[in-house]
Amino acid sequence: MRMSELSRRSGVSVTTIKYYLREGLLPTGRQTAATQAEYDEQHLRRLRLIRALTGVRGLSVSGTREVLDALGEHDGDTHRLLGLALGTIRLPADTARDEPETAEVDALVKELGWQVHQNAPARGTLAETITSLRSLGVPLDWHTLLPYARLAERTAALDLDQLDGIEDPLEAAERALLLTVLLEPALMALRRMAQENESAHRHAG
Amino acid sequence: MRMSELSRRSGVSVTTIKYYLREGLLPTGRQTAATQAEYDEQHLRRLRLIRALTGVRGLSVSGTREVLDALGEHDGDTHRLLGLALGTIRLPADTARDEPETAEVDALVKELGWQVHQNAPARGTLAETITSLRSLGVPLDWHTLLPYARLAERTAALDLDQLDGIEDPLEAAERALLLTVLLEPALMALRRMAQENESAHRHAG
DNA sequence: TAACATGGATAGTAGAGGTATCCAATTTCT
DNA sequence: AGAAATTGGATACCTCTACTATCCATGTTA
Repeated sequence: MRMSELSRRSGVSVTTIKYYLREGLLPTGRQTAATQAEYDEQHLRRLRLIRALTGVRGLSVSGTREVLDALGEHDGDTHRLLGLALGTIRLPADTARDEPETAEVDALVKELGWQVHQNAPARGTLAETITSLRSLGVPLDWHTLLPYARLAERTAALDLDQLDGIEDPLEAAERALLLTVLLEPALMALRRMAQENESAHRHAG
Repeated sequence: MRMSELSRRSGVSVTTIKYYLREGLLPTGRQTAATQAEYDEQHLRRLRLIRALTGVRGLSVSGTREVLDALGEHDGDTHRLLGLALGTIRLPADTARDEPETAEVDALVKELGWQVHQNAPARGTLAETITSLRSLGVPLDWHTLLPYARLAERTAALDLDQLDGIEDPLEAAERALLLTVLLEPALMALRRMAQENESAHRHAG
């Protein structure tokens, strides 16, 4: 299909598609002539993925590129994709270095008995959150986070269950990415609703 | 204290503090003369809160203002703050209207037996996530989300436990806000780490 | 009282995420 | 076949956000 058809079927304007091509989010089409190119269903799928990551999840264009690159470089080992490639997704928090609370995070991970890469960005996010909340007077330490971590364990188990039965490793990798990244706003939305409900129940009694 | 001291103690530049004053994120100081004003610990605390919301959580300035306004208007009823004020925090997803999947969300909430306001933005976020994932070929429905929702219930219970024993309602409200909003990146980080760990275990066997 | 600091107002800046325009090559219509 | 429309690529421009810099009249301090 041509770019205009790609635009029509994806709902993304031609100029924006050109922008994504420039930014390396979308691979170039197959050139059929000097000024003509052909796109296929893969491009359409990729475009929908881009819109989901930037729109629903609110990822930046550069963040989206990192995710998509990780998906492309993935070597057939879904475990590595989950552990490393998804680790490249920077949460908004992930700019600070030399967080003083890394010891706290180490203690938590040790207590949980988790195997987590030492350089995982998630560690930094966690450390920074602890620092922030403490500076605001919330007495948070790894003991407080432990029950949350146990629930996260069970959430992760659900996530991986969704990947069972997918035989194509590339498809499994993409599914893993979709579930990990796109489900985040949904899980937080569920938490909000659960808080409202729980709060109503506690105040009713 | 003067603005320069506020700046020094908060680590936020004087010009940025002026910007926050202009944007209505920070209340003005007590005027002591025509060109002189006095700030106190409340201002410092507010400033730290602003930096936590914009920095750690990645909230926009207008989003932060909405949150802070909700905190200010809160009438002593923490339940309402949790249910309504926190509902004003727009997740990045929250722009679309007329989502076709609201019926799906209604079914989920009904099955859970939750009391959730019909206009809660979280409903829209959830609906949009379902729509997005389906358009990408992930067969997601409310049955899939049910176990996630059960875990969200328990997370919410932990959240509300943290508020027990705080007698000052304003402090409880602020604590609720901090835990709900600032813990989000941390919970997602825990999920990432748990996924890595779970994936390692499943592939080892 | 001279030097410096302060608060408020206004204008400017950098980066993100697009959008508009131009152009030559190519396709479609008749 | 030839005119008209479309296409892909390059470049310039635009809008919004979150600051940042400068100016200035008024205060404070040595």
